[in-house]
Amino acid sequence: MNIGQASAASGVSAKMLRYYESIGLIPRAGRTEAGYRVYKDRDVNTLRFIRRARDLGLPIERIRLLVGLWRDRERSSADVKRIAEEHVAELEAKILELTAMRDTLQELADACRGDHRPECPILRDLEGGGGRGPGRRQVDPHQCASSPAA
Amino acid sequence: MNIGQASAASGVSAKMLRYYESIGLIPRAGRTEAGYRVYKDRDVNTLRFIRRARDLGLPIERIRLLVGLWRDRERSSADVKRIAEEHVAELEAKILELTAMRDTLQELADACRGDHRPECPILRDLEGGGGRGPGRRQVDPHQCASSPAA
DNA sequence: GCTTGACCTTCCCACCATGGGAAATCCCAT
DNA sequence: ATGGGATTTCCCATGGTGGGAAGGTCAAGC
Repeated sequence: MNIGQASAASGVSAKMLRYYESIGLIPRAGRTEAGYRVYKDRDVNTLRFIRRARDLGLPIERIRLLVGLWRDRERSSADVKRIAEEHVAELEAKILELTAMRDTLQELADACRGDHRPECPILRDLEGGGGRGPGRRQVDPHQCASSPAA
Repeated sequence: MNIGQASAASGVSAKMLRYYESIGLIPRAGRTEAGYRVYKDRDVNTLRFIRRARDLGLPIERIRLLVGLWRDRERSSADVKRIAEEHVAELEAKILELTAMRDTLQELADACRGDHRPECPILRDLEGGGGRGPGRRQVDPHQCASSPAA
């Protein structure tokens, strides 16, 4: 199997196959006389494993550990579980961060009329911000056009 | 005000100040005879605006648009709102993506005993995966150590 | 005035994972 | 033999940030 076939069979792009090899995530593939990489079914299994792990958002370094454990018949599932849970915690943190951003921005957008006039709570908040959530900052509602000080 | 003071006053690192200038997000700062950048209060206002926008996860290019609108007294709030909503949609998409990853991985971790033995549903899933959610793949529970084909 | 330390300048490198593209070579089918 | 597709290596870009080197500048203390 050459790189194109291994790519199609594993769902990992040829570009990434070369990259993974270059960083040592996968061993150096065998070569034909002409220098073409040669893959075996076994390699494709590994690549599929890697691709699924990437689909779960796992960073390369963690995948490196998982592949090592996968190959290790003496592993303890506790090690695998720990890696998974670390990643769950990071995903969770990221989710909370993004959710907070989304909520704040959604509230601001909801408060914005979205018409032809310039008055805009979103800009007012970015300009003056400090607090959080609705009422993140008290602003005189009659204050006009929220533009930078000239 | 030199770059260090502007940085402290705005919450934007000196490094980023230079970067924002280099990409034209902020205009080229004035210079002293020795070449030191000089900032005014007005510049700090802009920088604070930018930092708050970054805190909401807005990418530079969108911030560029927002700063333009902020300065434009003829703007319509609809333009601002549209930009905000686009970003909310992107945040939402990312949140859903990460949440799906987290849920899948959490389920797998929950199913893993996490003991000294090698048997591990997480590795089994990565190895064999295909479906989604619990029972993403039917695997004989008596199957043993889920290791790569040798 | 001179030293010292804190600050500033520009420039390059690194991250992380991925894609794009160029130039050269190779394989296979016609 | 020729042409088109696949492959090779190498460099560049992304986005936003930090690190650090090499050198110039400023201000305070002596």
